[in-house]
Amino acid sequence: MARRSPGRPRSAAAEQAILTSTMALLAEVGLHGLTIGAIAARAGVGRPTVYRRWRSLEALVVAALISTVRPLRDLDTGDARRDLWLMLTGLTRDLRGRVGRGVLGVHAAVQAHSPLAQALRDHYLGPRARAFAAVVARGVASGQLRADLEPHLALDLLFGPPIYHLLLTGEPMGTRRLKATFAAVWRALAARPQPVSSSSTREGRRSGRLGR
Amino acid sequence: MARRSPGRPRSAAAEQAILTSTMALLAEVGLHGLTIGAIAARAGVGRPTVYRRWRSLEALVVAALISTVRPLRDLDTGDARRDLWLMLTGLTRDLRGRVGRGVLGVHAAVQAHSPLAQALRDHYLGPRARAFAAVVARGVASGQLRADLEPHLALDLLFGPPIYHLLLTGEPMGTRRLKATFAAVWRALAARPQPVSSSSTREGRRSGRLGR
Amino acid sequence: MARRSPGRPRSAAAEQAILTSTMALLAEVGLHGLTIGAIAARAGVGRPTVYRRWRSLEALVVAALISTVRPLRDLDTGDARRDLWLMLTGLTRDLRGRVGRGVLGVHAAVQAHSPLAQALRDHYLGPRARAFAAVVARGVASGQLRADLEPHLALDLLFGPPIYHLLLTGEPMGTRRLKATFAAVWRALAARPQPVSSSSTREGRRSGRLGR
Amino acid sequence: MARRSPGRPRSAAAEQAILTSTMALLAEVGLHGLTIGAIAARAGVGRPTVYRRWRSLEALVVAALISTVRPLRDLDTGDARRDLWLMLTGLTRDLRGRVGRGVLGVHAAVQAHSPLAQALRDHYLGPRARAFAAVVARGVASGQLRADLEPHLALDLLFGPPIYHLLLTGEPMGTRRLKATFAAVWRALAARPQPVSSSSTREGRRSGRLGR
DNA sequence: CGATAACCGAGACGGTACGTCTAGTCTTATC
DNA sequence: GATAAGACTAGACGTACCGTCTCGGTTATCG
Repeated sequence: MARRSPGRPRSAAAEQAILTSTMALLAEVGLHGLTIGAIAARAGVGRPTVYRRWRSLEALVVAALISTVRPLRDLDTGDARRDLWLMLTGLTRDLRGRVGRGVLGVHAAVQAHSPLAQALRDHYLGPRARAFAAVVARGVASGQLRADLEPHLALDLLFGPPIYHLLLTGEPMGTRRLKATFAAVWRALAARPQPVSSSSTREGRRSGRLGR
Repeated sequence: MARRSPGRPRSAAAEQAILTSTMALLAEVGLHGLTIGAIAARAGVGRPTVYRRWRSLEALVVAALISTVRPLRDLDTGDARRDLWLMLTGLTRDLRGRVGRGVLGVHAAVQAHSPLAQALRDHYLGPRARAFAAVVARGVASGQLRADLEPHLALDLLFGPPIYHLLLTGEPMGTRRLKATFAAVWRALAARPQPVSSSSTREGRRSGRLGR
Repeated sequence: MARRSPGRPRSAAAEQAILTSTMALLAEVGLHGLTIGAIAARAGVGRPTVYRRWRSLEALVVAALISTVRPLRDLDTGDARRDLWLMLTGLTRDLRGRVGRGVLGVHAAVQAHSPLAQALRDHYLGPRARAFAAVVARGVASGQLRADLEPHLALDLLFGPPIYHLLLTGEPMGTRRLKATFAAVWRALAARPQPVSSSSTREGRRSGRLGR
Repeated sequence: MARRSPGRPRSAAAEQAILTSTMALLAEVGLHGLTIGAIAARAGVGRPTVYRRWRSLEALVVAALISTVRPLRDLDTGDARRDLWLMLTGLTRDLRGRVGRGVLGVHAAVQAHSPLAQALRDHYLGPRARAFAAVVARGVASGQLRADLEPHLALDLLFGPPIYHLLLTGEPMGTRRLKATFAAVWRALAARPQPVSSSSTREGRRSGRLGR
């Protein structure tokens, strides 16, 4: 059975305060301006208390990001096209916040540090990828998506363009352009030769309803 | 008439040496490990000589990247599919080098600094985008690409997936997967099997209007 | 009750090492060549550890000088003339060393900084002045020195000439000239009516032999 | 005959402006805060123009001091005691000004640099010492001063105490104390055996008359 | 009168030291 | 044994000056 280790147990309150102040400061000053001293001070905690839990600033930021993951509900509307559109808008909504911007930087900065990148993939991206895979699997099963479509390819195609756009322009993709991009991606993912007329009608209707 | 500014002119040799040693160190130690002192030392230059030219490390790195831009020849094989494939493999080849990895980090780190991001877009990405736009215009004109295809949308679709993959996995996309991705993207970009004649007229008009 | 301040206490060893290396470097390179970086390096200490204790190089040098004060023993030979001569030779011996030269520079450099000058007076010069005052008091009591002689006047008269000489020539006063100066000063300090013959003989002999 | 060297001659105006701004800045910011850049800027002159004339800041300061020497008139009142008193008060008056304070620092800072110290002695102190020697010689000749009195010894005795006092306290000696010091020094310098009673009366009278 | 030479201002050059900041570790007394 | 506090070594930061150099241009003497 798991025995309690001796001595004073680590304060859960301190841990939470550190993570919270990390995210707050990440939003305020950006990844570049983050310092462990400032994080500890805002959390009302000594610096060594931070180091005791995370080896480096990067590790702390990764942990803080992971701690903010929301489940990314897979809504299962019964329509693969609609499901994918919802995931895409969910992604862009996340990227719009101040924290969201930082996430990209963390990805880029963390590249070399394999364990951290691994943790980020496992706990931050993994769940999203799994939810995404479920959507794709349902779409393939229902015949809406191409039979040979692999989930990771669909993921790259759907999320790649808006992320690339953000990276280059510094701004999240606007709604109009997002719709155009999605329409094009859908052509690459959808099972073949749907009747042209009905397809175009549905697109117009849907995108009109789904825009924010 | 344009007069020379008074005083000793800045040394072009020093400038070049700084840019060169910046790129060399970026490849060796990565963006995170870059130090203005180390750059200056390797360039055989005093630290103030660096600060005199660039306000910050970020600005210097952006300038160094810009100084390495190669024209990105547009080969014009006469086949739009082949042209696009060549651009895609060119991108991944660039990303494979040690410097290429750093570029992504620079993009992410620089996001907030608008002037730097602007410079990076204008001088590093801009030329590539222009070459890309030319390829797309030719493809549209020849009827191989969809008549309503806009160059920036094609750019996001083609380059977004491999970049996204690199960002997530830390590794450039493998050849096999790159081919699969390209095949899917092509489905989104290619003109349908319509009769060539009618479509080409419309397309020619469009691409003329959309080019920048 | 006096409570200890929290946190790690300052290292007494580091403090001592800094003071020691300050005096060593003062002797080696002079006041002008002193560098906080060099002091810290020789003390095996980080630069901030120096700044944490002293606000400036001047403050550090003053502290280092103070830390080297030796009690300046008042020997009390029973003869006021002999006591004063011993103090004078003690002063010149101190000034002869490499450090001694620096002291003058510190005095001059520190003039404007009242707190530092005050500290120097209180802890470096003060003790010497007190010992000096005791000698004068005994001499007055025994009738060897003028009844109305004030200690600070005696101090200026005795130490002023050799210091002035050092300041002007850069060299401590030679023994021969020191003796002549002392003989003259003694005339100004001694109680009058010594038997003219013996006193004048001794003085005459001395000053005659010692004059240059 | 001495030929004029070819090329554009050095600007006398620039030289004078540099010396003037040196003295002004010495008074404003002190020796420690002096920089060649600031001196050149205030003189409206390029930095190399300063270096062309003086090898170092110290050399410049010495030159600037020398350029301000006033002849130090020897008034020759016919009374040696009065002459000496006038020289003493002349010294203290000089030391009272802001520049005067700096002079001491220059002496101390310059110690090691023999050529500069030599120049300072030759051109700044030398003339004063010569005037002083003349006073002493007259006093000896008239029998007021001791027959065996050497000028340099008299100089040390007269100027040493107030200089020493300034060095220690940072303030010039006050009038009352200056009088007491002078009275004592006079005892050391004056020819001997005046009747005690009359001598003391004279001293009292004199010092009363001589006070400022 | 044109050539030559040393000066002039401005300002960049390679360096060095400054004083501050942050990293990551260590040492207290307290809980 | 974890805690808050705060010191520790190490080293990068961006700035200020140093003393030298390189510009374009000016002002003198000399041929």
